[in-house]
Amino acid sequence: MTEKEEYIEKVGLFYEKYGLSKMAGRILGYLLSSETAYTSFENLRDALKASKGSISSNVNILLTQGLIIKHTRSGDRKSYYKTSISSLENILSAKIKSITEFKSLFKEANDLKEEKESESHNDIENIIAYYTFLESEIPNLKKKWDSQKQR
Amino acid sequence: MTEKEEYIEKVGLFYEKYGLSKMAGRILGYLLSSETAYTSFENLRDALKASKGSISSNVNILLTQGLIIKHTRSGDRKSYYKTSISSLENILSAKIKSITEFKSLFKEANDLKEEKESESHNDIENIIAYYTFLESEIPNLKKKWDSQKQR
DNA sequence: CGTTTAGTTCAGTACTTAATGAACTGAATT
DNA sequence: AATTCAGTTCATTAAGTACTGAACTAAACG
Repeated sequence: MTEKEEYIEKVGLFYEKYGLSKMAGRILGYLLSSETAYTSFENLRDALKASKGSISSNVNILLTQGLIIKHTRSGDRKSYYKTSISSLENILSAKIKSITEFKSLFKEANDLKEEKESESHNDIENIIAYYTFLESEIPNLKKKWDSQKQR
Repeated sequence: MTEKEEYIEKVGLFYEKYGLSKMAGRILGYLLSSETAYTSFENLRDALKASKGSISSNVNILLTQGLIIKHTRSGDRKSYYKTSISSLENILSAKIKSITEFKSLFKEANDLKEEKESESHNDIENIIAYYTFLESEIPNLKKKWDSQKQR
């Protein structure tokens, strides 16, 4: 197993751990470590030794998630793919989205409670406030980074 | 299905989506929406209509992840559980940890590349720098929140 | 316009993961 | 010391998910 193949497998397992399919992770790993700008469908199939069906469905999962970009040109029936740099930059924003979901679950729990002055009610109220604060602060971080990079 | 049961199921599905088991999510949902401070094992079993084995293993998963706390007292063989407020407050930090993992995968991809001056190499270099910046900034947010709360 | 080629869809299968239920451990009760 | 009860462990079963391969669709080629 080459170093690159080991790397691809590692990204596969990383992805699997986070609830996505291993094959989707492998594709991402291949594209991340690829020297060439664009990689063809056929290329992925050969490199990852997977069926057309599996490549097809997993490429489409990655496209839906915005993690990769598809490129085509007229006069060529093949499709080419590469990682989407901007989406990789926005992974944190995606994480924040899950915090928003968490926050609304907490809110809902508190709304269900009869006793609004209980200790647990107040504790959760506190966490909701903290997450609201975080949500308002995260965009500022991105701004700070962009201006810092400008210079 | 009562409102509370619907809520518990929703947390279960949320958890499943994020790669944990549905039952673990249900337990967390039950504890989050519980009026009482502590909930017994038996109570969970009755409310969630699950086997002892399933409750046992899922409670232990949540304990390992630090999302819930176990409480016992001598002279009582039962165990009681409640959500861990501090760990819920630290969910963002946990998310950041996954960003660190992502960053090291990017680093590794770039290290594997022969051509260090390519466009994709520079793009990923950029993202690594951004994530490094984020990691250094996140702790400041927590500090800012704590001092803001103090007043 | 028939053939070739690229990618999709989907049924079948293999694999993985979670839940059950029963046997077991160990602590509390009598 | 024997019994009862709370929770764990683990083999079996059930459910869910991903991969393959073959049939299909659609676009390019000659």
